[in-house]
Amino acid sequence: MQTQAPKIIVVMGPTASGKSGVAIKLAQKFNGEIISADSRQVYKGLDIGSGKVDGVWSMEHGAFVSENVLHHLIDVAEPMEDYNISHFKKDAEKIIGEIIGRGKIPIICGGTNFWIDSITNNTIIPEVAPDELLRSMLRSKTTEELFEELRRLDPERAKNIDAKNPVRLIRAIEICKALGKVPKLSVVSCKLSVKKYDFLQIGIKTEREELNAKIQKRLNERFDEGMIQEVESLQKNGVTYEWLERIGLEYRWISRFLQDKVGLDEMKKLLYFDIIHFAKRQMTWLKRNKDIIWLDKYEDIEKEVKNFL
RNA sequence: GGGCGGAUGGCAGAGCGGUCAAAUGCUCCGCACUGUAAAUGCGGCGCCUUCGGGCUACGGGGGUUCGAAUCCCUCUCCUCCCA
Repeated sequence: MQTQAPKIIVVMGPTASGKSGVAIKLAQKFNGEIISADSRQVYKGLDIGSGKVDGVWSMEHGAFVSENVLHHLIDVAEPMEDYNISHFKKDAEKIIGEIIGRGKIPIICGGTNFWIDSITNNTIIPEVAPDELLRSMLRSKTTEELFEELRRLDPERAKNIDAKNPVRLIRAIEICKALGKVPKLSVVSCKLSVKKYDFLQIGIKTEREELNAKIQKRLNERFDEGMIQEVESLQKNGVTYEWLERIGLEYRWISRFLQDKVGLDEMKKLLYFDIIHFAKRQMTWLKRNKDIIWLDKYEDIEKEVKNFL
């Protein structure tokens, strides 16, 4: 008699597709807890702009509580702090274990698909922490020089890397300096090895036009809720414009506006375009994942989950 | 009514006799993704193509020229200025 692998529900989809709402309903219905997979919602103070659900952080549960549902991995880092996929993977796996231990269903929900995949594919992340000193040294080199250097260090990795992408090249070199070469992504074949978890991957299907309209609507609401003030106060409390610029989208564009680099209307327009492009990039990523079941109606999603459990 | 300046690809906007199917930016379409991933990067964007090219194009019409988005005439529309 084989014991069944614990079941995990994953809710994916582009920004503004309504993931959070679906995840909350599923959690309520099936006794679940949500693990947020959102690289911006991990930061305290990034609330309106990152689209956090309304709720409060509860000491008692050690998690964020919204509509009586526990949300993990929200507000777990200070702005400017380094919280990346490696932290996420470790934290999420620990929390998954805890949720299962409580006899509840883990529901992973978020827009950071790179992070989600690290759980569902059990990606091996090289144990090499960012080396800011090395990075800043490498940044002064041209992309060609970086590529040459990587080719010297690890010809294998150089074969498939995007030779024009400095961020990727620098990271690859960083790994080489620490480990000698970049380890292969995944070695173990899933079919033969015992699967640790059983995933149901749900994608929220949304037509492009409908999604764009939702994005616009949500953006207006966020401005009404005081998103500009949010960024202003973050900055006043010591969060640098440089960091906010890197965080992207609303934080990037509002920072530019606050620095008078762009007018209000222009900023709103360009931000809207950027969000749309972001949604498209998310879809490009999601399209490759053949395990995703794409549904648009909540009732269908609920049915699918019921079946799965 | 008179005068000035304009009219360029989906938009903005360069070009001002050949090297222009036309810079640049945006939109739009597509793609990648090994510790920044809301980040970062790449490709396409008049039509057809056997990938050599071919065709139609810079408001309409006419002209000058070997050659015109670029010069001239004229028509239409627009900005501004004078009445």
